Amino acid sequence: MTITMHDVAKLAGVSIKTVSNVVNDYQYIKPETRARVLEAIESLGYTPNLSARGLRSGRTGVISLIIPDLRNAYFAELADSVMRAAADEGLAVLIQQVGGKRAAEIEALHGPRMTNVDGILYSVLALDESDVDQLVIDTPLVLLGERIFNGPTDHVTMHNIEGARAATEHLLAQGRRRLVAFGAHPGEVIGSAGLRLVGYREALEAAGVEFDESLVVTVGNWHRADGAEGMREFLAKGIPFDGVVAFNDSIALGAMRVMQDAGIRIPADAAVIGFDDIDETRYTLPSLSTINPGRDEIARVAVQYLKERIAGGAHSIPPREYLADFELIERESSHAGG
Amino acid sequence: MTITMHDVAKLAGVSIKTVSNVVNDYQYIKPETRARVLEAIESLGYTPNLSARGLRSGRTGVISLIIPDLRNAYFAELADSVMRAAADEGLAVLIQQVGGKRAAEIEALHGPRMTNVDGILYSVLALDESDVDQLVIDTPLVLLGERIFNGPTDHVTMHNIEGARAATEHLLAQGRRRLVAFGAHPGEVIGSAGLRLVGYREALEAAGVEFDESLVVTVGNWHRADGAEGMREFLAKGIPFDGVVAFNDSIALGAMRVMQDAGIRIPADAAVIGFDDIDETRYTLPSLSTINPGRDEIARVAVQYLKERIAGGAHSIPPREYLADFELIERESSHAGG
DNA sequence: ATGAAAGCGCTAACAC
DNA sequence: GTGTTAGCGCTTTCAT
Repeated sequence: MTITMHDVAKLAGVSIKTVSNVVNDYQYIKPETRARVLEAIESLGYTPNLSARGLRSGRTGVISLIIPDLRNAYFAELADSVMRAAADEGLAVLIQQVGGKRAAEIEALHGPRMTNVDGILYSVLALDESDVDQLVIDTPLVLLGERIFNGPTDHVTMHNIEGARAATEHLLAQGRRRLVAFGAHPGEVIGSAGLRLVGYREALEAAGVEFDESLVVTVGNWHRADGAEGMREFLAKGIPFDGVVAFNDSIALGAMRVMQDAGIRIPADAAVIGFDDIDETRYTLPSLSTINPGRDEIARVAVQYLKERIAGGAHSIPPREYLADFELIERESSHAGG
Repeated sequence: MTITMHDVAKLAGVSIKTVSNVVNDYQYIKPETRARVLEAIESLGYTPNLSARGLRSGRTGVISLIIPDLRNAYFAELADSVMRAAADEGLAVLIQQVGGKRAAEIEALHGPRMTNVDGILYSVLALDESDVDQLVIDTPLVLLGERIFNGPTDHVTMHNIEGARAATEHLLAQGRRRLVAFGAHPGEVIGSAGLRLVGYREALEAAGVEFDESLVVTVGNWHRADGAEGMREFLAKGIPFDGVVAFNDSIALGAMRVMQDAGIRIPADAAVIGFDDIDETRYTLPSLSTINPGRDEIARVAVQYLKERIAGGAHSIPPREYLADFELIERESSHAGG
């Protein structure tokens, strides 16, 4: 029924080992032997059985990408970047959605699926530093995002504080003084929300602008709908403001829509800047200024780190931290004098 | 090093087969035996090796989803729907991006990765009916989308013609008569673009409105940027129009942005309706009317079909066609009298 | 530069 | 109800 190395070996008149050598690009094979084997492979339409290879070698050529949710544009674009980087390294990607639920996030790390992948790229939302121990597993793991620093694994993310600071300074430079910090998570210290709030405060302080607690708006989830709702509630309070530093693009877009409905002109009455540089920010009305977090770089480095761990053993070298460069992208929503 | 069934069997004082029975929920096991085995599994932290299971049983519990590109919101949301449906059936999903390139689309079906998945959900763009033969493979395959009808496999998609017709009729009912068909692919007969153009023409005909070739705008790719460019070129021609039937939401949004820049009020000067009901259409300015293609239903049925094929053999029963219900969603961009 | 043999961890077939 | 045995297709080790 299925064609195995045996069949190829028989047809080519060599041993199964030689076929294996050819398939795995082993160096020292007589060119004519190799040619004969390749011909046999071709004519039989042989493809190696990856389960068998996985069982024998312990490598499947598959890595897992664990994320909250593909409907979130940030993660969809991250997944795209990761899959491209992985494809360049000959790795396939198995995506697991865990929906931002802590139990699911942790469970995904310990299920049987782990025996089927060579390594894990882990970008989740609900974890915190008390869960560090959960990250110590036999499968190589690279952590993405802001939940844990100095953990037991490699960690690749962006310069959050500096990015938020740059975004805030960008609005301050236009003379704006009442800037909403939009998307805060109360009590959070080292998640994206926590770090970005730090950057926001640093920028205010450096500019001599007093921090005003009433301008910090909590937005629990970071989908568009949550941004819309958060802004609706904030506007209802009637607190004056002239700019919004949103902690991601999706909530910025949701908020912009609500602001516009309320007759607020962007950027004339209030400038807006987001975070993530998702595709659609170029085409909204107005287009959205944002911080490009260096997603491609993050994906490339993370896959690279993971590959090294897979080759060398999960705990062969001490954990590394990598912070990708960010870039401020100025568009219409924060156009000076707009 | 790794813990196997043997270890569990030894600890529980049973044979390896009994462990296997417990792991696979075999019915006839003495409750106390099962309990003893489960305890041993727990205390050793045993997880089954999926590569071994895959090799032995021929099933991996993984299905492949082959799509053009996750950056396209439609496919990201489709992937999300598919992963949820698959998770409900205990299946993991390996996503392969093929970028809308025909060679890559075909190759993905014949590579070694196929030996590692139980089945394939296949939603691609460049294939056409001349490629039908490529779909005849041993791995169960369910086709999504509009490229091939009555092919050799199960096929799940939406009512394209009827959906486009409903969208067009919606604008005609407001008295609009100069409707742009936006996103056409010249020469295409049975792709999404071809079918939606048929629906558009049917609606015109039924309303007694003459078809005007100059209102059919070609947009090759269906990303936001392509919609923006297509509309820019169309506006340059100065052809009058009072409505746009866009063949997907992304190009509708790109086009809307360009129209607004040109001073066209939506919907007052021109109404716009899209296709796909991607999340962001609720939050744009104006919000975008659209056709909901029934993505969740498509995903659910497709996974169901695939499961049946996996259980029963790829070619056990004749190929099936399933067309999901669509729904017209009226939002601001086509608000009557707007 | 190539071959022979062992066995990765599991499930299927059959025995008891 | 549970145990025994064989072997899925491959890579690894060792030999030549």
